[in-house]
Amino acid sequence: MAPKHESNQCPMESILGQIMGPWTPYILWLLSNEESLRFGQLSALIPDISAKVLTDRLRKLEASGLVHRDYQPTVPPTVYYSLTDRGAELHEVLQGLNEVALRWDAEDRKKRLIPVTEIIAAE
Amino acid sequence: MAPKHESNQCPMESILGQIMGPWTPYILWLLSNEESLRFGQLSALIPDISAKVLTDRLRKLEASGLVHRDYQPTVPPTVYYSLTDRGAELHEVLQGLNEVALRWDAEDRKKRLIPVTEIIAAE
DNA sequence: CTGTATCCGATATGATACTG
DNA sequence: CAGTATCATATCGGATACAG
Repeated sequence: MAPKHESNQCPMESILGQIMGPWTPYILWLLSNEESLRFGQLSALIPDISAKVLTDRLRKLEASGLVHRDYQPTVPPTVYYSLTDRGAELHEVLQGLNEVALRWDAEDRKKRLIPVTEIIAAE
Repeated sequence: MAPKHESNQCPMESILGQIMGPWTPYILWLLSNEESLRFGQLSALIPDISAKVLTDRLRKLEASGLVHRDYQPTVPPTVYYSLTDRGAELHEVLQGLNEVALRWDAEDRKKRLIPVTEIIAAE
């Protein structure tokens, strides 16, 4: 499958292409709080995600080396997901985004404006 | 239009929802280098983007307060786009992502691996 | 010049059912 | 438990034509 666009001299877009899917930053955040999480735990922590999409996200994160998948062929099988070093580093960088998001939100609410984090939802 | 997902306790996803579209980080980067850019200039600097998508991105960035649109009702009209303070701040934060992307890329190439920034393109 | 309107195909997501 | 398969739907991006 070819990407929707290429070669625009913007390396960060490649990274964003990997974290950009819905739920992905949240998955990274959840994994950053635990040594590891099993598929079912992630599924329970993100009630609105379907198994298919959760699988897609995890496979993509695994392919890009951000998440490690530890498959234990027990019966029934148990699978543990954890952040790789890169995954942890990416999560650290994303904290800057989170702080900005929270601060803007607070500013907007103080001014009784629609918070920037809700603008998309309000479209 | 409703968003694809909501309310997952992850503020940064709201921000990412705004910068996540293809081209958007690049647009922010272009605007960060200039006082302002006109629609046609942006269009020329991003040859592969269609007018429709460029308009969509700019409208979204404007709605979220990241970009300022200065419409001059001359004949023909001239429109200048520039970063707001928030847009500039977001761009700063994104530089961290860019640096990580470039470093990982260099590491992967040294090891003769497929660079992480090309994994999506290789799918 | 700076867009808008429209149609269309590609892609992504969601729901459901099913399996090793 | 941890997914996969399938189908239906929704959204997105691209191309073209056109307008104030």
